[in-house]
Amino acid sequence: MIAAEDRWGDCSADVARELASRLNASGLRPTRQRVALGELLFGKGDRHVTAERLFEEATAAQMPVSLATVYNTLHQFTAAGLLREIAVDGERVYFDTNTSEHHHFLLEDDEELYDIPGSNVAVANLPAPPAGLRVARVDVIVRLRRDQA
Amino acid sequence: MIAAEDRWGDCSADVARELASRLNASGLRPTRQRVALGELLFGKGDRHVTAERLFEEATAAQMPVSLATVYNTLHQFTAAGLLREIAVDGERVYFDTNTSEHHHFLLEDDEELYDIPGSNVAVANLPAPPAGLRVARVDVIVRLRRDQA
DNA sequence: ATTTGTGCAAATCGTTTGCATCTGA
DNA sequence: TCAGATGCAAACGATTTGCACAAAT
Repeated sequence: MIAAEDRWGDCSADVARELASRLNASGLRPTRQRVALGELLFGKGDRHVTAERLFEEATAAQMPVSLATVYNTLHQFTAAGLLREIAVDGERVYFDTNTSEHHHFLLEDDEELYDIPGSNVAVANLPAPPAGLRVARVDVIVRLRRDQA
Repeated sequence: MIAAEDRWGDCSADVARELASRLNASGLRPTRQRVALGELLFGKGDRHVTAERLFEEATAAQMPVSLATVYNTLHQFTAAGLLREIAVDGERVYFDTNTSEHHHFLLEDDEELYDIPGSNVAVANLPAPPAGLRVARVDVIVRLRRDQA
């Protein structure tokens, strides 16, 4: 169900190569900042980042990028199918490096998102959409709270 | 599954009475603006409103309320269990007058929310939450797009 | 009389945009 | 070369906040 070939490995050379070809395919030049951000995003497994956090990471990693470019890049990557956008609350938007069909745990206390493991979660008894409409996507967010005990 | 007695009827006298008692129960004074907003919200079946839209409605209906009060009221009602908050995209927050367990269709084209009818929609194969955490709520949003045909 | 709520306008926060400057093919 | 990218700072839209005034109990 989850396409393994759709993810990024751990080898950063592979990451860079794959990224460059994906960017080219979308008509996006593999510029310094796009490649740098791509490495942060895809360099170490699945991630859920906000623009602000990615910006901090880039800055900390001596990759000078402007916040505007981080936003641009995240949106361009999303349009290119490299990222998936997730709105969890009215505040911030998360970008998920795992673009395959899957759902999320939201840790309400620290506003952190996690993929739901063993991704065979399914939505049952979904009525057919009204005429003229098709299902674009189904988002399931399981909100978790600390056990008060 | 859906508790019918948990909703508001059509009779505005009942609505007002019920609202007043619910407000009292939450330690909220039934002020002019809270009652007025409550009537708009609960007067005609289940609704999904944004603060901005409710503000416009109140203004149009000759109920002078400030936007700040609309926000305050929506949050207080939510805390009192009269409303449920739904974040659908990173932009706006919707408040749902139906507080029972149910899920939503999101019409992406016009950013409108609808309850999924025949609400026996269920999420299957959900793994147990990590230790120390409990499921606070499960949100399912089915994104619908116009059929391109 | 005291407490609680309201309204306004200014402040905040995440995000976007305009525009001059740079850069990669 | 020159379309396309970047960076900065100003603009934005939704939401919140501070504080003086008004209304409920």
